[in-house]
Amino acid sequence: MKDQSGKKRVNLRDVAKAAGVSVATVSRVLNSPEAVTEKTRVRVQDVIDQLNFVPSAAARAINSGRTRFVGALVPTLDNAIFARFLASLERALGDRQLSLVVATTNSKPELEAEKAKGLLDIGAEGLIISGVTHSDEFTALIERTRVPTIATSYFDPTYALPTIGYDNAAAAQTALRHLHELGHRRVAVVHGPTRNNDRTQDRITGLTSFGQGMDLAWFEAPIGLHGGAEAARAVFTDGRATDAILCLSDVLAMGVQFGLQGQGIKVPKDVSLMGIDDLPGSAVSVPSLSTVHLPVQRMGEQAASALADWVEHEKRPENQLLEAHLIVRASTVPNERTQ
Amino acid sequence: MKDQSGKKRVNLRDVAKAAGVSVATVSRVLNSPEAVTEKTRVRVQDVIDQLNFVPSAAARAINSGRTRFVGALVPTLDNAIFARFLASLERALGDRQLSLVVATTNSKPELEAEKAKGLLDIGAEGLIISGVTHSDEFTALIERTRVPTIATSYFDPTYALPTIGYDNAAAAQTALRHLHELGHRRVAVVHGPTRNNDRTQDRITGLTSFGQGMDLAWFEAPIGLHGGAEAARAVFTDGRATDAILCLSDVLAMGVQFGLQGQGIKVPKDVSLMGIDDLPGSAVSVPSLSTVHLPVQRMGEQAASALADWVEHEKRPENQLLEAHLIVRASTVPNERTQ
DNA sequence: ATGAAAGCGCTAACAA
DNA sequence: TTGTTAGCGCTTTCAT
Repeated sequence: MKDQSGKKRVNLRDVAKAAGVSVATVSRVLNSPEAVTEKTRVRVQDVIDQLNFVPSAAARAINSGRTRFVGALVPTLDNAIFARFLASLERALGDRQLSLVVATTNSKPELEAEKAKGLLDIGAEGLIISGVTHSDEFTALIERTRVPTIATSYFDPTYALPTIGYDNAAAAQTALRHLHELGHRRVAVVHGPTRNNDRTQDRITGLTSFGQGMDLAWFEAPIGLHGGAEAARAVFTDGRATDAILCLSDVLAMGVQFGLQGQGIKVPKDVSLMGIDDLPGSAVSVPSLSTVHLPVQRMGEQAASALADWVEHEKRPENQLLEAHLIVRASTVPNERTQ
Repeated sequence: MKDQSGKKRVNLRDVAKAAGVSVATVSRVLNSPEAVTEKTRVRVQDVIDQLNFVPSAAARAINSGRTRFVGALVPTLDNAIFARFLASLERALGDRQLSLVVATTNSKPELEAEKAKGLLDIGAEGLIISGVTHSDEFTALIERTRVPTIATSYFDPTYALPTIGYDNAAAAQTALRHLHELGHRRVAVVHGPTRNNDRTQDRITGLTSFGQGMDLAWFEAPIGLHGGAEAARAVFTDGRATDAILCLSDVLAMGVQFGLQGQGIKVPKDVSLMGIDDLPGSAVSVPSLSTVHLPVQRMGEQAASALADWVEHEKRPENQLLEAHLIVRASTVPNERTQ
């Protein structure tokens, strides 16, 4: 005996009827079982199982005002760093019975605003976004709807929304300091597009204000192995001497590594190379990549629990600064000239 | 002015009142504008814009039975091949006004069943899954609920559910044939876990039945650069001669490449290397990776439109075989011994 | 072309 | 503890 084929979905009333109780009682065993006698609770639960009853989320939402899902707006899924963040976020939200709807923005503010509106229209109870630079339209939307929204990958206690992330400028400086300590002075910095990307901008600012007599040259490239490989070529075609290459993301660094290999330039013998992110693959590449670890996994967990609290208990979360730390591997060595 | 701050969301009744019409009329301008006089339609629409009214998705769902979202169950987000698929899927679904809820299963059938149930409970109108091997519980769930479900990354017209994907066995054979034609006979095959992964199993079967006097040795490794690097070590520690290494996924191949570099073994001079997937990075690695292109982007588009049609017009889609094709790059060269 | 009114499946007062 | 009942915001007959 399965359930009635051909007929429509079982509802509360069906269960109530079959169990010989009122709909309210059924609703109770669902939402506050402690308010129901052990005896009836068991009986009703039996019927529920029997009939394979599943409460309609829509009907629930319409009454409780809760849809139990939140949206995440990320620039892309094509960068492993976001994929890792989302995986962790999804897991942590799931623990709190929240679903995750993912939307990608391609780092386009208009697209972000549009997708955010779409998410809100379909009932997202909260939003996770990247960084603090957004279109006016988007900002107005968040302000107007007052939807719980957390900005990630960025830390800025002065921002209008709570931020949970790391200090991008400091992370970049950590990397540069490492190179400085190794005696490198002439550093090529390879970074992704700065337009609409405050994380990258911040890292650049951090580098610029580092001082210490560093001689920096800048190269912008599209994020991805390909972009990195191109950049590697650019670095060594303008004929300038370079002690080290600092990539503002690990994918870029791996791309640069490939680009250098293609030119017969050896890392770390001819040039030191480092990244920022610490992707799983970075430890495996040859040579293994020195980098700055960005705690995206923890960021996912923290953002999930903060957003859940906000959504459920109206508890606006505190800003959270997550520590990024240096990871020294094989791609960076002391500068021989300065030994 | 903006909308009323402090008060709750604007609803149909508010609009009706403000426009001096009935709620039915407002509903009409929303859902069948042609059934309303130009004049009233304009007036109502004005009020809607003015009040910034957005129909409640939940209330809509409760009436129409449509939630306008579907779920995708993927093994992981950590493999770029799935991230690419999802990105394409999300885009294509968005074009059809459908949202995407992503759930990861870690290739665990129990988790898949659990998450699928969760998705259905919250109202998913359709499901995208990977492969055709699933737990009985999952299968029963799909059968019972009759929820439109499409299996991807796999092609099998005999399967109970429509499949949209490629022929994994053939793809693997395409790769092996390429190696064979280059004169390689002793081939080490590096693959991911076969447990609960029919795509991998199929590829292995394809290889096994290839014949042609190929001498195959098998190495299982966890998917990822790290797994590949480990496998590279294993391949050359058992002292057996190897002409080429065939990896059943590109990440594994790149990992192997790193592993070989670590051992001072040169690709393609000492050994040819090839993958399957064709990730964006595969063209950039040094040497660039010969592989078999898997059309995941098109798969995302096709799956999206097929699922949308099924969900909206009850049109069960046909099975679709997408072509995988060989991409020859620098990592494979003729076997010198057999020249 | 428009409106009145009956639900959709559920939750939450309020009563008993 | 349990039941009755009034909505939630919308769609959809059925009248007019």
